[in-house]
Amino acid sequence: MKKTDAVAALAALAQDNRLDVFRLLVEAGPQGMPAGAVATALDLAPNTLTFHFDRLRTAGLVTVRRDGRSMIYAAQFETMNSLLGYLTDNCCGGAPCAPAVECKPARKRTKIPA
Amino acid sequence: MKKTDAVAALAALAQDNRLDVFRLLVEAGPQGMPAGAVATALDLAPNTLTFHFDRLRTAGLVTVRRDGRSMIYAAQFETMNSLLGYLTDNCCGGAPCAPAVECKPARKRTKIPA
DNA sequence: CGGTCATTTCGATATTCATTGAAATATGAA
DNA sequence: TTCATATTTCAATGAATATCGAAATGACCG
Repeated sequence: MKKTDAVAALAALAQDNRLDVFRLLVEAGPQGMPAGAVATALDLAPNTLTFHFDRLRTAGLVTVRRDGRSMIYAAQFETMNSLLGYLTDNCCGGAPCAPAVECKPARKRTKIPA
Repeated sequence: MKKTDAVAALAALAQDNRLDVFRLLVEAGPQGMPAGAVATALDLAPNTLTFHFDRLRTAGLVTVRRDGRSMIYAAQFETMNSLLGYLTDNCCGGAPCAPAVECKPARKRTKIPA
């Protein structure tokens, strides 16, 4: 992971509502959940939520796919794992530290269809 | 870790220079390094660096101790680990994911003396 | 004490960011 | 086509942020 990407991901997560959104999606797992459900769960205005989704998506932390009139957002676990790895990179000069986390959902689904 | 703390830590890391500073300190390990050395290594103005150190310190990501006229900054690994844990918390509903990283430096030194 | 080094504080500035309200787009149903 | 639902776009506003220059503090040395 490049520094630019790490900063983008961190900035995307460094905001109350967005952190809530992301953690909700992490909890929801790879099948994700519709924007409206997130809006309801977190009590956010739909346009505000779109703004935050955009930032998360630009940072590569979530993906979208359309299902009817709903937009289904899902966490992108690979990016999250890369970020965690980046932060602990070469910890303590490389000597005595346990390395990277991994959150690896069992069933995978990386679709971005119409 | 509380949400407030997580946001603070993420915000502290979500900036080019600060991310560099933090990773430099992570690499330096628990004994830390003087502010001046960081300034030299990253080519930052000393006042700018103070600003960034302050944000990292407020977020609990670094500690300071004085050594003569130098200020020695060191990464606070516990906070980093808590943050990593917070991000992966209850991943995928708790089911099939490998849990939290840990960066545990061998020799510990949590001093904040005069 | 006077001088110097290391770091911090202060004030100003330009930029970025989150939120809101109103209007637009897209899908699906009658 | 007309209506309703789901989400996005746009423009405006107030708040927070990073950086800079100049000056101040604190610590050590003669």
